[in-house]
Amino acid sequence: MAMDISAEELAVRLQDRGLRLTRPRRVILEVLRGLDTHPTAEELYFLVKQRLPHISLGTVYRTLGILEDLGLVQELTVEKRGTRYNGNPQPHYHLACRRCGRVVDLDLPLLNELNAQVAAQSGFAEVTHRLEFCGYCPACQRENGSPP
Amino acid sequence: MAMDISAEELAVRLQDRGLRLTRPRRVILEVLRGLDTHPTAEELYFLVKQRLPHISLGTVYRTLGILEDLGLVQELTVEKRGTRYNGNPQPHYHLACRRCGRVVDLDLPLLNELNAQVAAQSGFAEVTHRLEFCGYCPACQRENGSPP
DNA sequence: TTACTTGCAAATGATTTGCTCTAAA
DNA sequence: TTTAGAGCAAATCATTTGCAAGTAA
Repeated sequence: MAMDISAEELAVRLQDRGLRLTRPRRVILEVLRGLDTHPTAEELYFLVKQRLPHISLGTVYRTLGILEDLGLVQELTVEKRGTRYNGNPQPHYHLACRRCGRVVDLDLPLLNELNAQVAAQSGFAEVTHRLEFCGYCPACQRENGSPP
Repeated sequence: MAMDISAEELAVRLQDRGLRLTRPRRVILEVLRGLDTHPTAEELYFLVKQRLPHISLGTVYRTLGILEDLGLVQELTVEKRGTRYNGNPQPHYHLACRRCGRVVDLDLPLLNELNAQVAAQSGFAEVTHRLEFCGYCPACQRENGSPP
């Protein structure tokens, strides 16, 4: 199943860098992969805590940093509202609600040809991009006025 | 000249909201408009300080927040490296260096048709987007290894 | 056994806020 | 004058880091 593949992937990629597969690392990735939301480090911390009651927030931050380096999770910076983490490793774009901060994944073709275009016109190398949409989600369009 | 237009714009827009046109507000906008870089609040603070030695960092932050509300400057969040401010009020995309953090404006057609497409498929309203590129700038491609 | 990791707490860095005095209108 | 705004410093918030104890390999 998907979860096993993740754990295997994780073990291999950690070993490649001389890092160990520990319980917190495995559980953090599993929990994040099991979500279709995009939690902050703190939100994820509380979720993981249900399985590992002694986990610390520092470990969550450290682990997320490693998982990002390994390409297993993506960070996304939803304007001002802090960093959120995405367990979906396929590249895709996001749509965030300006009012409540909720983030959803979008199904949109990737604009990868732009990277080469930008590299050519700027002289920058290894160009990638991030495309983020924001608007007001259906719920917030109704509840306009009341707090998030 | 352009600077006068900005000051006029500023006065009008502030008055519309019952806000006053003060020396710090005028100077902060002038300095930012006069740059083709994208300074952090602190960098801008030091620049403004050359003209207004008693200015405080808090005032710079407060003023930038107001100018953003007024649509006179844009905030941009270059992943992790903090918020930068852009005095160029025309919508455009950015390219940042992963290593030194430098940001340049790009001359690329706007992808505004995507907003409607995303709104239609998601039910979100007033959809806008932000497209940011990153890569390694020419200088950092050479100096690879040494600190930024 | 031998590092790498963790949990904890303290440190950091960016941004915000409270308060008193100053200065637009 | 009157009241919004500035300057200053303390507070806040997210994230990082140092260190002693725990645990993969």
